[in-house]
Amino acid sequence: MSSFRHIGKHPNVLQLEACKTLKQIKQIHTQMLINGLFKDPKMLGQFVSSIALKQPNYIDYSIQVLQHWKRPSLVALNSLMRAHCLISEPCRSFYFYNRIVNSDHNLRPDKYTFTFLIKTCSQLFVEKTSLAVYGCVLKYGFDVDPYVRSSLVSMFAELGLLGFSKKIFLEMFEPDFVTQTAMVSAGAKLGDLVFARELFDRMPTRDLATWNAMMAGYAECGKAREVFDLFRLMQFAGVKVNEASVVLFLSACTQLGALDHGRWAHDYIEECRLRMGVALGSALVDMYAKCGDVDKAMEVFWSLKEKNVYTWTSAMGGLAMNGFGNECLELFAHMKHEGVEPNEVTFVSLLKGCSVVGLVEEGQRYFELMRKVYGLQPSIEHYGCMVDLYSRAGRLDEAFSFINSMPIKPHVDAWGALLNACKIYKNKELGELAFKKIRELKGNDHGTYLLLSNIYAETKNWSRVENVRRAMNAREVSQVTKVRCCSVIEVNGEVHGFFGGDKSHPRQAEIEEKMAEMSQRLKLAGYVANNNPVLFDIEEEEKENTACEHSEKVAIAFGLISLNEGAPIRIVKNLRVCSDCHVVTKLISKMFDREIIVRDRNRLHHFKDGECSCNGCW
DNA sequence: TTAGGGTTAG
Repeated sequence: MSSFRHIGKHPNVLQLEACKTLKQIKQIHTQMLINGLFKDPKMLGQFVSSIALKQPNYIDYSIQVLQHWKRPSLVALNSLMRAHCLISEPCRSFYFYNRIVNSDHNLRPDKYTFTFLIKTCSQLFVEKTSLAVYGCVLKYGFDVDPYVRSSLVSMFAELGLLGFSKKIFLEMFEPDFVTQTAMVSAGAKLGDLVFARELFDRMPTRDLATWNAMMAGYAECGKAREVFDLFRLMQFAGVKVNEASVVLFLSACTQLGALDHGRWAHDYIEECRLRMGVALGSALVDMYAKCGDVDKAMEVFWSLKEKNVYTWTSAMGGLAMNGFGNECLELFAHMKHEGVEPNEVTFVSLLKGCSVVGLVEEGQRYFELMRKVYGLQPSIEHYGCMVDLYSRAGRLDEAFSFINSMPIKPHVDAWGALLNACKIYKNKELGELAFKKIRELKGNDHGTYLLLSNIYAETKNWSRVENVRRAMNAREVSQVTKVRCCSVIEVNGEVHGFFGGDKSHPRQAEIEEKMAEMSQRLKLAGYVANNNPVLFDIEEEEKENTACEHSEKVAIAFGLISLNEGAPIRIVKNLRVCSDCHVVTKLISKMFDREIIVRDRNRLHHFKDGECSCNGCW
């Protein structure tokens, strides 16, 4: 008998945990009833918590069982709260919390109750309730429990309340490494990377989750190089990486357009036989697509055994970014056929797909579909896509009336899309209006002034160009909001960044020599640099050195001198490609017989044989 | 018999 107690769980409970179907669970339940096991009230608690823990998808059955039980135990109710967090139905866990606090048999919430209740609040993203729960924690005195504190640190991080997380953490006497990891994650994700890194460096014990938390913070804040460094350090420290680490490594590759690093990660996944789950698969598809290798992205996509809405949306977004709008729409049809439910993000990708190939009517249809058929409320992002759709297609009046009919206040990007289109389609009146609206929303933004100036220049309205220029100088616009242009290129597994006007690269002399050759050959080909001093572009005011100054041109020159003959040049740029660079890159692709792939803020441009895949509309 | 930290798409 004593040995039986040591085994812990009753054999029927063990059987219960191994069940695959509801039918099997019911059979075991019946057997337990026949065996009279439920005469012991603890056994009913064990039944409920076992299902909650091991079979959360069949939680409703254990709730049915619970209904016949007048006095459920605290453990059973706690377990049910946990189960509902597990199956992402956190709302229902409040019901069990209420049963505990309003019970007629003197139940009192314990530290377990609060960890589950805190988890519930994290999932529901409810600030007021979370603060109320924190109040209850203090009232019941569970703020001394390390598990409860640890959960609170995470909950406040989830809500974006870093101050609360820090306060709770710093008040702890000796936080253990799990709580420290939660704090590293909170600090890093909410932008306090210095605090997070200091804590990370000071930690006497770290495990895989700690490393991943720090890397996730860097990835979230766009610090891709730091992700690479940490990944290397991690391997150097002998920590075995897992799927999450590689997902983060891949997201860094995607940010930088570092295809070689990404390919290495792909080989590494296969070598280490990491499980290709939905997160890893989606990250891989996203990486290949955003690095400009759509064929490989789709090859990986179709080879994946597990796909979810993230995977499909990544592939659709990748196709759209690379200009394959029709293929994006086809993939959406395929996804529906597979029974995968689209979400808001899927529709962003879909509308972008319509936009890149000018499918205005289809876009309108999908925009309606998302509301009427899928019950999804369009966000500012979808409205922005619609404005972009009309604008790119040259239907500026429709874009304008669409903005005016929006039920939510149009944001800067919506007006920005219209302003950009006004430049392409040389519409001065609407351009002025869009400019005015952007100024109201954003203040004196450098790029916006440049676009307006360009619209005047395109319509040969030189006096107005001068006015804009004067206004810019008077208001010191360029000093405040000018974003420094940067282009990144990966060569032999090393990532090189070039800033506009920066001449600090160790191979600067060779780069300049190649750029001189580029200029020479461009001239011979009949290209005249766009030296019009009044025509600005998005990144530089000074046009004298247009053909040489912009960062992507420097990156292209570097690519030409350092990559193998015939290897494609892949560049990622933080701003949009200006029209002059676009012309130059087309010519270079032909003259040097090189495929050049440039990812700008908006999309990918595949330059080959003097043509670009965007067909001049971006 | 129930606890806390780390992963993907805009």
